[in-house]
Amino acid sequence: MTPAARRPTRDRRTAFVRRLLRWYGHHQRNLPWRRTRNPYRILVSEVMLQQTQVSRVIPKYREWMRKYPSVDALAAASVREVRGTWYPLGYNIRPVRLHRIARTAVKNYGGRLPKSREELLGLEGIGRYTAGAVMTFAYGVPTPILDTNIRRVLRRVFYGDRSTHESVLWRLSTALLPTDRGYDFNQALMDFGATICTARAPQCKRCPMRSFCRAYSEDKRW
DNA sequence: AAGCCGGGGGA
DNA sequence: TCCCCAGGCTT
Repeated sequence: MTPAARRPTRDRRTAFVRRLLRWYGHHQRNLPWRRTRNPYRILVSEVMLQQTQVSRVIPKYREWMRKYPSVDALAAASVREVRGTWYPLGYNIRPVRLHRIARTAVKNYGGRLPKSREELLGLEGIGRYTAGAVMTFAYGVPTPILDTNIRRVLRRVFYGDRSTHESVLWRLSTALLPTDRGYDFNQALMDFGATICTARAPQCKRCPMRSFCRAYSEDKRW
């Protein structure tokens, strides 16, 4: 096992968390779905955001909420109409599954979304990421998540941007998560990946992790 | 672990 | 053109 593949030291992890939360305090993005804890709204935003950029989701999220402001409203609509509203976000199975989830919620959960991670995972269209996001952002239960942004950030900072098994990154995401600030931490990780530790041309000059980032120390081109 | 599922925006 | 994007599901 190479040194870089070892579990990051505690010092490194705590420094990362502290600096990330401080950075987030000043640079967080202002996004519509951060102004609510309504599970339905959170779920819709997370499903829309699956493999889809924030900038494209924002206007569609607003339109969707005007048309389908609640689980009941969505369940009452036809699949055909719902699919039409979705266009052109892509991955068009997503609105169908969302619609099915709404009808299931009305039928089995009294119009509410399930509250446990396991139940959420049982719904088609909700995987490990989305279940964790709903738990953290809607129910306030700190739950680790791993998306494109977080995957890239953790890889670079702790493993020098080399290929890293998913299971390792999930464990790290779990180990880092501060239980008293789960919401901010998970949001911060994604903001950080989307604006500083970007896929192309990362903003290392403005990065608070630069002093201990493995990718930066191993390749100073950035 | 890999392939597939859309569609738009940026370099 | 190619790459990337707040993933999930099936093989």
